Amino acid sequence: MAFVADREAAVREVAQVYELIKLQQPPLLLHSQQPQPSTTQLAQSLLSKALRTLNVALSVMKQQQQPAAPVTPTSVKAEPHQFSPPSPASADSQAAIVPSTAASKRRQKKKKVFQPPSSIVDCRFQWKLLHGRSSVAMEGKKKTSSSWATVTAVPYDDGYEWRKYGEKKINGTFFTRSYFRCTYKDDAGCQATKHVQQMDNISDDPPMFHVTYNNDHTCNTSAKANTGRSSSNLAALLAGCCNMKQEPTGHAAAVAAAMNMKQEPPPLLLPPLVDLQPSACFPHEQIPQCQELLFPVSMEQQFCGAFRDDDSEIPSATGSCISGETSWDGYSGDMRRLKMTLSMISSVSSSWTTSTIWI
DNA sequence: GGGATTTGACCGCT
DNA sequence: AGCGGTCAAATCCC
Repeated sequence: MAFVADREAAVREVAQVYELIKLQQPPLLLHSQQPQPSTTQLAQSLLSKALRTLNVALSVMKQQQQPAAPVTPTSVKAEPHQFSPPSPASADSQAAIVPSTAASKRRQKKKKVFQPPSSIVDCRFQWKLLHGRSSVAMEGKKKTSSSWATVTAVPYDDGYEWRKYGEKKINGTFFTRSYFRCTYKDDAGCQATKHVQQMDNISDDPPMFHVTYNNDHTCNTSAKANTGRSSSNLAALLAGCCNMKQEPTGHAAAVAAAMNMKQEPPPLLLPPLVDLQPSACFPHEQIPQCQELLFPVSMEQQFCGAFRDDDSEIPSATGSCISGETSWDGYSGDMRRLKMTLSMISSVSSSWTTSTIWI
């Protein structure tokens, strides 16, 4: 119960800071406009990033507070540009899907289960955005199924059981792509598949993985694994994720760790804040069209980016990133509050490095 | 020995 | 023809 109270207080606090920045952004930028244009740019950039990150934090907090609103797969297919994650509840309505490939007839295999790494932690950040391409355009062969992609640095169990059925070197990529299908494809005719591709930016730490899901699960096997996880709250996230660090055991282990990613992200909340339009959320930017522009970057990176034109200095914490109060005279009180709030947020930022793209 | 993964071959699409 | 996705025999692992 205390958890809930603390969480709600945290949400209120972050929301207040968000509104605070929104309100004070214009006068602040006006103040710092004349003498030093670079300072103005810095302030602009910082405020923009602060708004976005607070928005993210609110979304995560709210997501932990409320169960996922059921969204039917129909909306995915009818309105591909609308954010609408599949859900186990919706899977029942699609149980009549019939395996269509001739090749599937040849297969007579027994049930096998992919064993996820023991370090799996269900902490995630889901990011939604519009995507200009349909699954048909992306996949070619998938003409009637929903498709969505996730970028993550955090391995966790997505509640489903997968069996790897292939691996391929894809043109223009450094790492191989691994292919997985639902373990219960044979038993339940579940057509869900996914493939995991480590992103080429080898300087990423931790490595990032692009996971593309195809087809909704119709096997109804996720409930057991998801029970308890979906109700996890921010406190649990704080307790469970802060120390989680991916084991650098090589590509194979990394891919294996990334394979069981959450497949049923609840919709992001806070409609006025996460409205996917060039609004206060992205006041100086277009809506990102590729995942690299969003996460994965830690909040520390987001806030520090504006200070790192030459990579000469990497602030060690979010707090230090916003320590330039000298040019923000008159806002020190509010900025102190913002700083405190962001410090709180940054404490869990390392685990909020997953984004989701619905296509 | 049974189950999971690997890997080369195959298939369909562009 | 090239590419991505899938199959299934071979191999690995517990």
